[in-house]
Amino acid sequence: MVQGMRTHGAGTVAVSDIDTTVTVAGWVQKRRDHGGIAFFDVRDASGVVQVVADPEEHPVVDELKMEYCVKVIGTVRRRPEGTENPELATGLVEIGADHVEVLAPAKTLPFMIDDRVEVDERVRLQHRYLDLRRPRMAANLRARSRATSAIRRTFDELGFLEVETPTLINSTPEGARDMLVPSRLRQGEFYALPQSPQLFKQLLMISGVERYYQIARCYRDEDFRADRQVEFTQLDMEGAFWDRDEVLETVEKALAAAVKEIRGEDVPLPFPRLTWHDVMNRYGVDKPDLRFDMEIVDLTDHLMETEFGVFKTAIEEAGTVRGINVGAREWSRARADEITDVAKALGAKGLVWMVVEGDGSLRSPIAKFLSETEQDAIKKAMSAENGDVLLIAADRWRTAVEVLGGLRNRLGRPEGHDELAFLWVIDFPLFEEDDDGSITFSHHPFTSPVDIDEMRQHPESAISKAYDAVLNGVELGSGSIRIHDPDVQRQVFEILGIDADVAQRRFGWFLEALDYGTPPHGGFAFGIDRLVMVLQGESSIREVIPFPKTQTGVDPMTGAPTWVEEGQLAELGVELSPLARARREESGEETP
RNA sequence: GGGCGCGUAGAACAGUCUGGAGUGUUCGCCGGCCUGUCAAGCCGGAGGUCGCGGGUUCAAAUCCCGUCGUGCCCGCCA
Repeated sequence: MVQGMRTHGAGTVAVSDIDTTVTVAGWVQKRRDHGGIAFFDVRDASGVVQVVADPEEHPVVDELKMEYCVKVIGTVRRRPEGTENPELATGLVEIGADHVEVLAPAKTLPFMIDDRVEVDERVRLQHRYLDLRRPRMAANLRARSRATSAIRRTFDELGFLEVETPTLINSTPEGARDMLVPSRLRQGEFYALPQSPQLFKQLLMISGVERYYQIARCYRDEDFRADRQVEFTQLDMEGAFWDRDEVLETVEKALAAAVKEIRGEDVPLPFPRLTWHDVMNRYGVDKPDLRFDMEIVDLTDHLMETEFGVFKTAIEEAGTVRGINVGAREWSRARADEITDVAKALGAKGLVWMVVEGDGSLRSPIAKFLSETEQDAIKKAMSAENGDVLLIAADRWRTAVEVLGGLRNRLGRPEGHDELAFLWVIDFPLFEEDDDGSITFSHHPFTSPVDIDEMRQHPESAISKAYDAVLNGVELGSGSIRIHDPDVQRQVFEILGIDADVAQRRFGWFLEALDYGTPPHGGFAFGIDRLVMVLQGESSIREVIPFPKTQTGVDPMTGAPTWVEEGQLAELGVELSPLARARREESGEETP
């Protein structure tokens, strides 16, 4: 650390400095004035140290308030016996002040710089520069920086080239909504901000780069969530002449390096690999949280002969009956109704619940419709013990597992992120069906199928070479082996119903590039924000983004987005709609 | 676009269900006291458009409607 006007970082003053004169500078965390003696804590980026002063000798101490920026010259000494503070890294020593100088006073704070105080997030964001002084936020910033540097180091050591790709590109309306930027020089035309460097990194493979990575800002203009902002940061990578396993192993190294750097833990490698079908069957989501079991059990085989109408119908309609054992827990009629409502919100028509009673019998509104044999089979299949609550859904396969997967997450998920459970989900379907029955890609349209003939004959069940990385139930990112054969690429567009003209217009430039000796290639991208969020035990990426936006896309500090002058709009060839003009007038902004 | 929650002093809250004077707590702020504290302590004080608008009522922080802000979620997010 370059100290500048200081000799020491506040948090680095140590027993070895006793009897030496030091200069520290930072912020007054707290003043404790006892009349004849006063203490104040000086905090800088390195930590905190206590300063002791006689207020008569140093009347300036009387002025010090929270978050004043100060410089202190003084002598380091051992704290008197019994007054050491084990909570503080510098708690064995203190600085006896020789000189105290206010570098800059601070107004009364909008909130206290203290991790123990929960402050409304809007107020925090309005004064983010103060919020970032809080130890937790400062730690998050540091962790993020260390994670990215560990990741960079990993890729550098593996011989990857860091290449920057443009952020003003053309819009491709598939997938997420693009963030658009109007062109002044070509009025009426728009750039888009990249949703990812996808096609550029593939072009870099065609360019002979072979090993590429980038820490890239990406933009998707969709609604916000705790784990989604319009702009976010991804580690983006791609390699030529390799297959899936090389990609996964490389990404694992980078993720493990970030974990090691932030938490000092060794992540066992390789990560478990589960197929998409497997995770859907067992956990009902494509990003399962493997920190807990509560697996979905298939009960269909045990109920083939059942007389219970709901189960019978589901099975007859080629559906399935599945259940989860959520363990022993409080179960009341009200609780059952609540959970049933959750299940319905997840798409279920209903939910069957059963509680295992002390005598081994099943308490359930539908118990009387099930034979002894069926009840026993259910208990056995679900390893049900005394007091356990069993939840059962009967529906088409996808709905049944997704409902139970949603309930599993809601009922079983541990708080915090003390333990880490990484996994790979592999063998995703190549396509999926939209609500309107049309077929769409499940990853992106440049993903390679595992088998081209299979893709042509049974597109609905074709497997792709796409894979996701999941950590504690959070989707960190995804990747795939790409299509490097222009014919295959054209066939995929065809299956997707994008006709040749359209494909040519949108992606012609890319399809042409594929025609010049494209090496087999594939890669991955994972969200730095989400990774650091989990590693820091946060539940929102806003806690690891220095200046995030609220759910409505607003930065409460700068006020962005804002109205711009009519002249700026005119230069861009942009006019506000009547609705937008009305909003602008309502906001009190002048409209010429 | 939709569902649910929240909005009371600079901050965090209680009060709202069951209407009755802006009633209270902690922190911060201001003044005073205090020589070993570290979420210091003690005494005193200031500080309020109960988000905003409308309605019901003799009376609204409280009930109703609308609206804005904010959070979580659904849709959306290849």
